[in-house]
Amino acid sequence: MTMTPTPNPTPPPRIDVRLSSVILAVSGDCPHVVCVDDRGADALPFGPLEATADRTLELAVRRVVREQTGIELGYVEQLYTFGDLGRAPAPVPAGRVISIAYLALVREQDVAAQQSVTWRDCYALFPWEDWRAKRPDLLDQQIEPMLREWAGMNDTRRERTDIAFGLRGTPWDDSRALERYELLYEVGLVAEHFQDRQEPAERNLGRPMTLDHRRMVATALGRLRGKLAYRPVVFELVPSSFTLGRLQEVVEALGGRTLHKPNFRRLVEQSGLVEGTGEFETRTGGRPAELFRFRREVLRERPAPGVVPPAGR
Amino acid sequence: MTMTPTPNPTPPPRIDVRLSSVILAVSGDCPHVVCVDDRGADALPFGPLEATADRTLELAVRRVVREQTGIELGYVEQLYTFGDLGRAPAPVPAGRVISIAYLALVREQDVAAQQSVTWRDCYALFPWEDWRAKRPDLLDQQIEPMLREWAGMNDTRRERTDIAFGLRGTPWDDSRALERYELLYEVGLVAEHFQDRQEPAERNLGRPMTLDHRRMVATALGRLRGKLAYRPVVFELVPSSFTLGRLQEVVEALGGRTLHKPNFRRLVEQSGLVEGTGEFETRTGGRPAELFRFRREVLRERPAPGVVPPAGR
DNA sequence: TTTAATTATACTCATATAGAGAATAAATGC
DNA sequence: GCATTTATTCTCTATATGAGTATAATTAAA
Repeated sequence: MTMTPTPNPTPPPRIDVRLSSVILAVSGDCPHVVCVDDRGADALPFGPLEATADRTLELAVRRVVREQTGIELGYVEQLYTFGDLGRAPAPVPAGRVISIAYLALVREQDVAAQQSVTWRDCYALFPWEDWRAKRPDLLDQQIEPMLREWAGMNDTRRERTDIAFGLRGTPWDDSRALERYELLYEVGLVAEHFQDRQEPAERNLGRPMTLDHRRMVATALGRLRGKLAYRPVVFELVPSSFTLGRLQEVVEALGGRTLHKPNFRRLVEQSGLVEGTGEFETRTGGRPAELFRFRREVLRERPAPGVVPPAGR
Repeated sequence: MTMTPTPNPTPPPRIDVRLSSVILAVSGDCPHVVCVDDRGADALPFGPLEATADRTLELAVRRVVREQTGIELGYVEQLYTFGDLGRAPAPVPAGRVISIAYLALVREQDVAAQQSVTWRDCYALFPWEDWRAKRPDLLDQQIEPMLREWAGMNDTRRERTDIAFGLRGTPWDDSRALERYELLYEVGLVAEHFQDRQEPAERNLGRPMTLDHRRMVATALGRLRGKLAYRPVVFELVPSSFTLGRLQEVVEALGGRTLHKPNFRRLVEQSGLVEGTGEFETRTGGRPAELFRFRREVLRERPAPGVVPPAGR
């Protein structure tokens, strides 16, 4: 409480540490992410890390999210720590912002409707990531031509664009969502490229967010897609009892790709991930589907229980 | 330069942000990690993050490592951000320390001998992780009995110990190195458990390090082991030209497991990861081995080019 | 100079997994 | 009762994996 002069003649520029969360749920057939309002723009829930308040970072994240949105998180994992300079428009806070980003998975139905939070469709943010209906048109029409122009004859750039966007014979890899977003940022196809330079947005693919928040969502999406293959994370997104059809729909929503139904069933059943409950769901139309539950014991049985086959070698 | 009174009546406790690096190489048949001396104890190279000095965190890491050890890093990836309270002995800096940890892979022969750095054998740190010769005795003799006692009839604890250490029929999973170290810390089998409580170490498995640095190495080892299956990271650890025997030796060193030689060869060759150079190495004893090089183009051909088969489902 | 030891490389075979499609089952709406 | 819808089961093929065995090209020893 005393007003002391700083002992330090040149107080160093501040480093702000904040916690940001990508809170994901699948409702219907779309993955959604929680956004809060930041002066009219979409932002992820975030708050400052306090020096002594929480024993672990994860507890701090839970508190920040609870306080800002009222949501009580279940599954939480650390995603990545961002701290580049120049990823914020000019009236930057003096010094540097470090954002420790977390991924949280929730069941949308479990989350009570909250004050001032919006669920935003992930594929509104990244329309080029949803291949379920078909390969998105904007890849051929807008993205590829620009990428090719940008890469030119530069081998490093060509390799990057080929691998990220599956060009020239390279297969499309779901889990490279971050690489794709970063490339679009560099090339100048997303609004944040211009925001950060305080220029009017010439091109504007997908719905933008404040600062580097869309980058964090891209990180989350890529990480989650990769993880589906070797950890039973989908079960964090469905109720305790579900049909295999629903499980598949959720996996497809996350992966942005459709799967062969009989093969999905075979994989999930024979991997020991689920067991039938003997109960059935009577939905409109069609044969009733059996309800299944997640078998936690599978964790003891197999080292890498996933719900999609690992990407081909 | 002016001495101004702090505008803030209660200056908040500080948060220190530092960058730590797990620098890994394989020499002979052992993975080694770079340590610096911290008052007689082993520490990872680390330094403070400066607010405005480096554009990206990765550049900051490279600078910190260069300044502290003289090593010029090649492959670098962000590992994890640590910030728990109470993972440091009592004269803690007022407030909180956030460590952003990075994993760097180097070819030991490329690294000029540096002032005051020590290469430490990873399996001196984690003797329970090396299964190459045989399942380590200390698992049966010391670890399992203590874990069983600690878990007792508690289902959550039993599940954790079973999965981490492959107990009661669960298979041993290489990549759970962090979970194992964390469990040993909780149970009180490693020296850091006692250091952090300022008690004399009753039990002391493996070589300890300062603060939570051994935890960071465990994180690195686990992450790297997992990554071998789907990214061609081993090639960061061998010279540009190598025999398949050497490649296998490096993979085995990292994984802590031996592999079937003909199968390893088949996997690596048919995955398109390498191509023969037509040159041969004449080593002492045995038939001369062909020298191979890494085929960078493989990145364009397959989504997940790894050097060990993914863990069974 | 054969012989043994050593390391590299090639081949074999059973089994598991993945991808794709066809066939059957159990409901609903007309 | 019949078309429609969704669930579930089956089949077939190609490829990947795990575990052996056999052969090749060296060096060191007898």
